[in-house]
Amino acid sequence: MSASVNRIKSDFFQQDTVLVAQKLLGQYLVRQFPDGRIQRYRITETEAYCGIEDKACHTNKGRTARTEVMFQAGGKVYIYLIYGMYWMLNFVSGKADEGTAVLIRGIEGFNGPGKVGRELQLDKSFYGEDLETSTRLWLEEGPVPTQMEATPRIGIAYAGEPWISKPWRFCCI
DNA sequence: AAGACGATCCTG
DNA sequence: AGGATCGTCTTT
Repeated sequence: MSASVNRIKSDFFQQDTVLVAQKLLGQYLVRQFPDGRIQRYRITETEAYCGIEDKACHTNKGRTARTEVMFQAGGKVYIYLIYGMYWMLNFVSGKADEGTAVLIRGIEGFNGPGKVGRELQLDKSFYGEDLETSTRLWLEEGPVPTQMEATPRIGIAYAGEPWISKPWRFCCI
């Protein structure tokens, strides 16, 4: 019952993006809702978006208002609305100016990035949230999963080869 | 100013 | 297979 919790700090996110995506599996994504309720969800599925060279990565199109936070050092939230309906939760990774991030595609009980955003009641106000200091969204160390698998990423056919084939989606088995 | 479209999900 | 639904980026 230590009062200080094993919150994951910024330096964790500032590692190589693929490594961060892998190591996020099994960790607790913690949300404090507006009513004060705190809920912990283990991360079950992630995808690495590897910077300006990666045609599937949003920073490939350049530095814009939307992608600005992705060019900061790892440890911030990158969130955006897709299909007018779903908030996609990402954690900025790597060093400043790399333009990399990890998409959270699944948490225990909720598979699919749209469902993650909905369950956690996320919105644009989380853009740029600092995961090391936030009181409403952060990560805590969880048990390392026994097995994981790597597959190509979902929904990025437009990116073409070789990006479409990179095994940068990671799931707990 | 207008148009195109997306790292999705649900229904039929 | 197709519709929901809107912010962002591109084109005019």
